[in-house]
Amino acid sequence: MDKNHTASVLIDLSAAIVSVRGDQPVCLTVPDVSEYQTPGLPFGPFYPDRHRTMEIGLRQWVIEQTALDIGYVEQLYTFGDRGRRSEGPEGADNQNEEEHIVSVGYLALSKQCPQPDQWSEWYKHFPWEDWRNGRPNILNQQIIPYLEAWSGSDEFRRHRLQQVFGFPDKAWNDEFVLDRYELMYEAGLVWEAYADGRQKEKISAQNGIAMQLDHRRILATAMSRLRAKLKYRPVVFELMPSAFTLTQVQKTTEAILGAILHKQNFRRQLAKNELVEPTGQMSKARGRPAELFKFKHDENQSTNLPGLRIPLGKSRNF
Amino acid sequence: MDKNHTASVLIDLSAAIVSVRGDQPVCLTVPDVSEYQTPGLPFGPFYPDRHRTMEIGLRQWVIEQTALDIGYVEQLYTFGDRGRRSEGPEGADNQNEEEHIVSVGYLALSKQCPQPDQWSEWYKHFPWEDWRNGRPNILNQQIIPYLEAWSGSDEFRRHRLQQVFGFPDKAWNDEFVLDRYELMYEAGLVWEAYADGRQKEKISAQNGIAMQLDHRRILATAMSRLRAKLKYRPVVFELMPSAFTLTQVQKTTEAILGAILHKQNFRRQLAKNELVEPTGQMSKARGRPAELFKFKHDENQSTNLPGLRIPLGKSRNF
DNA sequence: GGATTTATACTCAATGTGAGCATAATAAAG
DNA sequence: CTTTATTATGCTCACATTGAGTATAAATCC
Repeated sequence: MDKNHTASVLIDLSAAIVSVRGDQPVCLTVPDVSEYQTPGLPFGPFYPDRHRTMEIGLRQWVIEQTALDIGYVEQLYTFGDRGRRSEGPEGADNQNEEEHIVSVGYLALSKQCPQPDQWSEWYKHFPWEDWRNGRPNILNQQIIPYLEAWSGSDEFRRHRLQQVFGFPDKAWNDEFVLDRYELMYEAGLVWEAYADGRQKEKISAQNGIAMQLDHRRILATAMSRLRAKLKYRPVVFELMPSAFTLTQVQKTTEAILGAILHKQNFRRQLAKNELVEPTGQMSKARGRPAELFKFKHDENQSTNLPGLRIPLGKSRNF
Repeated sequence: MDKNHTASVLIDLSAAIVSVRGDQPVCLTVPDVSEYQTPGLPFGPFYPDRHRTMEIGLRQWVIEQTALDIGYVEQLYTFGDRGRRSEGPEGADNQNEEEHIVSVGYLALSKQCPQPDQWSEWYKHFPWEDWRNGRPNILNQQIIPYLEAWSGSDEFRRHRLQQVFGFPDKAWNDEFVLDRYELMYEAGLVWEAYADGRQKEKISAQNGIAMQLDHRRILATAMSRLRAKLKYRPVVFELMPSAFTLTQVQKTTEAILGAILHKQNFRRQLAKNELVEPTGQMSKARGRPAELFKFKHDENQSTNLPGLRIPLGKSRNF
């Protein structure tokens, strides 16, 4: 059947497997293979014969290939336009018979991250997203000037610039990671735009480390989703060990949000929502020892729990 | 290649195309074909050769087949386990060569809904989700007693019952449409569970009108997503005509949420967020005439706008 | 022992929210 | 033409939440 032939595709499951190492959110990557030395997200094919659902299929190859214990898994988005890669200037189309691929992106959270060299820090790929030490320099020094030139007098472009980058007079919104990346892609400000043939010349500035195919876009989607979810579901605890101090929870939250939070108010929220309970033990470190807590609903699904409202503060406009 | 053969699938794009008729949210359905007379959602294949992205493909066949103007489109979820249908007791497997289908669900919003017979009211499929006239009788008379018996002394089941149905002593959460449907499915309380072979006997009670395959699940996903989105993005206006009264906005919101809102507080939110602006004209109906408004950001994307916080009230526990 | 570091308790003003009363402007009823 | 029903809109007020800070406690480092 001709119809069936043109409609048949392969399914790739790509995963942004996220963990936190120290005070840096990290993401599992696979070694670079192309001439451009860009890392990529782990992915594997979905075999509908073997696995009843895609999530089962995903968990299967993650266990097989990484031996990781991923608890929380969430589907992000399905991209049907990965064909981009064949439009790029990098050479001939290598796929036989123009086999199409649909990629389903997943977000997974892992408490541990062994083998440090395989985990890549979020903010090396997105340096403009980490505001913990104030407004990142790269914004004023590179990104914003370029984007302003790009938008020119185009009313729509200027409006988007204001919406997603908060330039010139709106607040920065930490959830717009994907929107910002896509705007930069459109403006030819990231390497992937060059690889996909959207712009002819390789950009001079290094706006974060690029990734293979649309993997940086998937990571951006994961970051957006995780930052948003953190605010209404207690997913942080999927990244915490079984016992932790309240400061550790806060540091992990801050790492993901890329922003500093008010300590006392953060703890007030944790207390009000009754998400943690004391273990009785104390941590030993520098300074006054902190009480060790554990997540109250560890046995249950963390889905549909009250969630932790994050005290974001008012003056987020630097 | 054997590997490629088992991994190759067909992509179906299924759409929950939602509109509001009077005070009822409705959803475009296609006539029933099976012996069970169950309606289904419109769907069509995705041809990766023809359409660059899946959203383009979706818009294409919606335009071709329904001549509808859908503005807002959002991807919901990708289901790889539609194969359920072949497990059912309804007879032999009809698909030649066991061709697998992955279905990508979409939510679309339409301002108009012509041809009334093709649009099906949400709450005929989900009668327990409409709380505008108080707690629906079907809950206490059928669903809850059955679910309580089903959970028995199983701690996990009782916990889920409390979480998603608020029984016995938690508040009803209007966003848990999908969770409630899935719980009822698992408990064998909806017709689809019978069709899929999860339970042997056809259920006696009619817990809402069933749909084909997993379409009611997709509709539940759409309802959950829309109810949630309404609270932080101004998507209601995708369902409103170009000029409207504030009461019309409220009635539409209430229809989707399945709950009654406090009038004055609802308007306070609209005013504060500056989402509407007066047209100068007045509506003529019974009672005092209301001012006609229009959406302030009609030309722009309604994505990433401040959004309208909905005054939900406190005593939502009947 | 004093400086440093971290934890935790408590306060307070500003804002947001739920709930309600009061009043205005129209059409329909008598 | 007055009353009544109906819808729209203005306003208040108590209460909860939040942002931002001060004060104090308990440990380590030197």
